[in-house]
Amino acid sequence: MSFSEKILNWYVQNKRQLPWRNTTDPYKIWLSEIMLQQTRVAQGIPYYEKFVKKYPTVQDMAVASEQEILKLWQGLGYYSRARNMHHTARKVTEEMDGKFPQTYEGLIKLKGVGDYTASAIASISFGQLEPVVDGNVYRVLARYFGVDTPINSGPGIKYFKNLARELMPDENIRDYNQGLMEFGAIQCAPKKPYCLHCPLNDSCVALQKNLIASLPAKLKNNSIKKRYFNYLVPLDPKSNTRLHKREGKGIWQNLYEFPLIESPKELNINELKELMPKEAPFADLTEVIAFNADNIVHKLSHQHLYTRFWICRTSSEIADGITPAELEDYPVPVLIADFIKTLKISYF
DNA sequence: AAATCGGGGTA
DNA sequence: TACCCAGATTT
Repeated sequence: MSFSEKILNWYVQNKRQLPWRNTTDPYKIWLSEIMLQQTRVAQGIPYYEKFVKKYPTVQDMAVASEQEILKLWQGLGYYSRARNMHHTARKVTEEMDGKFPQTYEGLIKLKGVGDYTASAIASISFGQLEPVVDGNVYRVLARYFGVDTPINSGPGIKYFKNLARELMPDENIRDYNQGLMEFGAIQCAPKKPYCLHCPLNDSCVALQKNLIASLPAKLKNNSIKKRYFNYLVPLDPKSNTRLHKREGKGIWQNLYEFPLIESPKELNINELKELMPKEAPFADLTEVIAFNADNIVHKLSHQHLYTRFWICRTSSEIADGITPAELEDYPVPVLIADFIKTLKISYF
């Protein structure tokens, strides 16, 4: 039995029932693929359900505001995905008659759609013979064929894509591609794969050479930067406050947060007061107190955010302030959402 | 080619 | 703690 036949047989026996498995609607396949980029299926499912319900078609997504999209995306991370997705929804609706391109070449031109996603939509939605190579596929192929070329190197990316193309069957590409990824996720798992009853265990190079734990090979970059965030949380007599939109480059673009002072090191209250703006809403402070005694460490992939929230009470009303209820309307990072939750329990 | 972009699950 | 997740984009 060929490699692809074994994968297809395994898939028939082991496939999960997932919400995007019973459609070939390119909008829904596209939506699911964008959401699942660097994201576990289990984490993506509730978001997929929310989005399909609120935006049943690409036109529905196109007419929504970016802020609305980001709010629904809140907590899923990698927010550029949401911004690019929204941009593409408008592009498809306004310039492509609401129809997604039906080929890899057309799909990959869309913002937020790279090699993997273009291949996935082309094959799963349109049945085009294109191989998908995601993290799961890298792992399965590296182990089964005993390839130690780093999967995140230029040569590795090219090698595994070519290998995947040679292996794919000339029919059932929809099930084969999804089956190969599913096989990697469930059977050939990163840690403790189930080699004992694996349909490929009679011919897996990594298993024979005891290389399961060391494959796939990956070049790693270990630079984690520390940053110190001081959030100033203005609170007027009505418990109104203020949020700012994060602009420019960097994390959390177009999400909202409290006024922020970033410093090269941790600040005590006196150092903080020196740096605080004197204009509204901080013109007439009655009290500044640290909400959290110890830093909250919010960990992202490449940076750790040492964060303190400072409650800044003012005697006069904040102009254009945000009420506690209105705080819920803004897309915010999880760090801010968690703080707001605690603030509401202890202050409002 | 290397860095950046989130948040959560798993051992 | 370290690694990984149905990767893409920017530098």
